Amino acid sequence: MKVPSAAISRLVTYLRILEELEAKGIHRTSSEQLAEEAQVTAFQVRKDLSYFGSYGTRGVGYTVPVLKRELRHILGLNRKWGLCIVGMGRLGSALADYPGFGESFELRGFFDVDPEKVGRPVRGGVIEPVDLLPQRVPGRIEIALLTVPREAAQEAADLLVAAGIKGILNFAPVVLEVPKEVAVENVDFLAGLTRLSFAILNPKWREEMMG
Amino acid sequence: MKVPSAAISRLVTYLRILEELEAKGIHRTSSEQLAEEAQVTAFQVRKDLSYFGSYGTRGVGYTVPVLKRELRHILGLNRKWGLCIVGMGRLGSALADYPGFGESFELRGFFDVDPEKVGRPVRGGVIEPVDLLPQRVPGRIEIALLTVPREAAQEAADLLVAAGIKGILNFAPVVLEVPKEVAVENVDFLAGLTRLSFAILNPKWREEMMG
DNA sequence: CTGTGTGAAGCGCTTCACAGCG
DNA sequence: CGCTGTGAAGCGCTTCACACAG
Repeated sequence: MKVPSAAISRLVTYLRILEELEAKGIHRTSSEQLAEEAQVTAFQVRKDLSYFGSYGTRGVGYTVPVLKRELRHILGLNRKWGLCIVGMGRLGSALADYPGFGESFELRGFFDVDPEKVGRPVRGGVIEPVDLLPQRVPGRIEIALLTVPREAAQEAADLLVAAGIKGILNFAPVVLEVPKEVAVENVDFLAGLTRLSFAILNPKWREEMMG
Repeated sequence: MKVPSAAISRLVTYLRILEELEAKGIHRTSSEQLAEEAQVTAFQVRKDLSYFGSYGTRGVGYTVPVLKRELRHILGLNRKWGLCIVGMGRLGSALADYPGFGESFELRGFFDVDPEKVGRPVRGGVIEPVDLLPQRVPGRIEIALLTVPREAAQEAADLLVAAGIKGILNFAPVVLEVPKEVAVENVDFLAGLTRLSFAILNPKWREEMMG
């Protein structure tokens, strides 16, 4: 069966909702309730889950902790993943301070080319030169947060790929070229801003979009 | 004609590529070249553009400055948009320092509920209490960067909507409820991280995704 | 009788082949 | 003759209706 990749990102949302329900002490839920919280249809929720298995009880619904565990399993969040930050400028430093990576992700490396920055302590470690990537990545770090300037992004990505990285969260406004085994997700702020097209798009075309 | 919203985000990429070409002194380009840089097909490039008009010359290609101007026009980037940051924690402060908003976006407001933070100067202004949103937004601020904790996000969004905001870049891991006229784009880090599903997804399902 | 799980229909985005214009 | 612009085909995601299990 072919799984739509959009379904995966919705799974993440469902998982978050389940965690909120659990925190509220709610033990049982339904596709209807999950749908409302996630702002999708109940059909969509059930279909998304059905790609991976049957986790509910007909006539009853879903047990919150059970579905939560299954989703964590599916999403690969039942283990710890190592992260590193490449580029310790403003954004990289802010991310190093970010407390919200959760229990499935751990910052394990901080890299920069600038000798001025190398050696500086950051929360959870010390900034190291990018030359050390090949020693630091294998077996320890799976995902990189790439927060270097646009011009340096492709070169840094090449280093990461050579070091054996599995995925890159790219904050730079470029389309990176990497082997297809390496996953890249673009999270550029400006791209995000302009994805707010409904708000800023030339009015001449706005209604055609909305239609 | 109905415009796929995915086409819009690609337009942003094409625009960035055109700016790079212009910086390199290249005056003429083709759907082929744009496609290669954007990592899509030339068919896709031409179709995306065709939703909005005809900007090239058959048998020749596209003139870089012309297409650039047209794309800026379509995307509504030929004017200045006012931004504000709501929630001046680590992420909000990092964004306030972010130099890359370009000429179409200008930070015009910084808000927080914490009286400790109110009054503190930041690059380009001073932190104000959220109560002032209704006075500050109308006619000056169209888009908000929402960087408050998850629990506070919906309430802050309600304030912004009441103040007349047009779009919200939501950095909190929640699905916001807003009127449909207000555009919301979710840019939560963890959502981004887990969108790297190809890298972390349970191997049991990975190949079904890739297929 | 209730709410899940799913094959099939519907629909929108992408791909394509080629018409059209310079 | 070259490259754009586009109607139509192809394909994948979403929606739906209903069978089915509890």
